[in-house]
Amino acid sequence: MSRAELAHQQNTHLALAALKTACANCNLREICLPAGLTLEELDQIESMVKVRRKVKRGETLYRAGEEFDAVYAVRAGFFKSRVTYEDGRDQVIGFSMAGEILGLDGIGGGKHNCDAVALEDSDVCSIPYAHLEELAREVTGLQRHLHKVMSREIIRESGVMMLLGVMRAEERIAAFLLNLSQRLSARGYSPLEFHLRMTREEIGSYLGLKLETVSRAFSKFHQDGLIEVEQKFVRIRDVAGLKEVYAHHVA
Amino acid sequence: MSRAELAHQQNTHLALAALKTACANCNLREICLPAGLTLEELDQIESMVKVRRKVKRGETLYRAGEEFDAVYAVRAGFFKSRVTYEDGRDQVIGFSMAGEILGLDGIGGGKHNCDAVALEDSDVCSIPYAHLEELAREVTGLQRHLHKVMSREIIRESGVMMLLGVMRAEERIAAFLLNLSQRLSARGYSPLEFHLRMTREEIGSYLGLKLETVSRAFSKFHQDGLIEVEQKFVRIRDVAGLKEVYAHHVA
DNA sequence: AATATGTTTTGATATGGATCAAATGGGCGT
DNA sequence: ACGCCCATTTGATCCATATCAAAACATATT
Repeated sequence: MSRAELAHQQNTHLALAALKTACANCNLREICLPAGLTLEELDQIESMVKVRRKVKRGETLYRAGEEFDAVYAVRAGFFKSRVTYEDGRDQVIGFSMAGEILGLDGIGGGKHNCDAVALEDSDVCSIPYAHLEELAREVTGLQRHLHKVMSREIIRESGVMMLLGVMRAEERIAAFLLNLSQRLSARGYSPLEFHLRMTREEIGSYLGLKLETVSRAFSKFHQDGLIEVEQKFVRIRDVAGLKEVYAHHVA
Repeated sequence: MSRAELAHQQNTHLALAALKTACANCNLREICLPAGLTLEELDQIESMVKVRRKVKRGETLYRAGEEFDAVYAVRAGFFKSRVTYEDGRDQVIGFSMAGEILGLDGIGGGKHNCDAVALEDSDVCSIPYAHLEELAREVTGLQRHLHKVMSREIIRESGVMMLLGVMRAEERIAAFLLNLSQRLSARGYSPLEFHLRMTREEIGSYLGLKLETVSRAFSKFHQDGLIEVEQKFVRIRDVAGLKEVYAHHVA
């Protein structure tokens, strides 16, 4: 390597170190951004991600009713999204992990529609919507990606409607575990062993069940040799068996 | 009016007659399209709406798995969206009426994710997605509108998750009737008297209930003087009372 | 380390809505 | 107009999950 090349590499290295928040260097890029962007486009996108923000466990990233001006990419950590009713009843409507986008529901009405609560100390990139809108007009790949992300959220929710509308308790919980497993796997974590970030009650709220029902299902799955559970730790011992819990249903 | 003006008006009139499908002349414009478009922009949008299509009652506009290439604006009629599971169980995940957009869930994966079935003879405008994407880049108002429509669909679905996850049977049905009422009202129809386009079974499927439960709730509401029902015809007699069915819940 | 607080498990019992069943009523095709 | 099929209503019974309760356990606080 020539001295010039070496110097260049060192500069680049320094620049990258300074920019460690930047998209080009982010290991979540493949999940969070469209593939096939040019370096120049990546540059533009980086310039859009103005702020990184830390949210401590238990704190909210945003609350229902607050003015919407940005969507958020989860860089690290774990969130639940929670809707509260007029009468005080609430429901968890989703869990978000690294690489996923939060806050899309705010676009429609200009204000957030749910609370996003960190279930562990978390780290997000804040993406001002006005900027995102503008850039989506210039970078076709980004426009399409944004549409995809929104569309996938619509599909995700219709999947949850299915859970809630037609599945019985154990089916819902098996589906929930397999879904977590699959998402962790896509992020390079073990699909078979993981820590739940949420309580039984939060799982229950998401699945339209009471916490006792969740607990009993876990115990049942354990008895049947499908999983091991110890508090928040889960090991899946029999993926196929877990799938059968809901696929083998006799309609 | 001068002869020239008259001639011009007649030409315009002819053009409009020929173009009676066009957006500028569509009485659903306010629901379907963003407000404040210039005439020129409206022109561009009209050019995008290539095909109108009639769908007879019972027929599908699209089916899950089919290639996605367009979204649809319902011009007249009524649709249900239905997802079918591997094991044959299915669920209605939404009902769509005039002015509403169908098929947004297809953007994410390039293929449709549910079946759209006409519940009465219907009429839709087909909007090729490639064209929509392109035009959204040029017409800012359209881009924002598209985002809004998608975002509102996300919010709508999280409302249904709430129905399914936390409400009891009668609450779901009261909420369902009030939602229909409100949407019909926004379209200039009576909010207090309407014909249901779907069966009790389809309502039940949407609400995660059995048809018998829907029927019983209707009878109960009738007894309590909240509604009148006769087959598909519904008259709401006590809006406040219907709201209380779910708002008055003691948490 | 001790105490307080929140989470999870497990058991006993209650209940809302599902299921099964049967009768009635409408709408559609011939 | 007739007959058949499908949708709806209503009743009786059952069962999955909620509710109530209490103990075990984990985590945070002093």
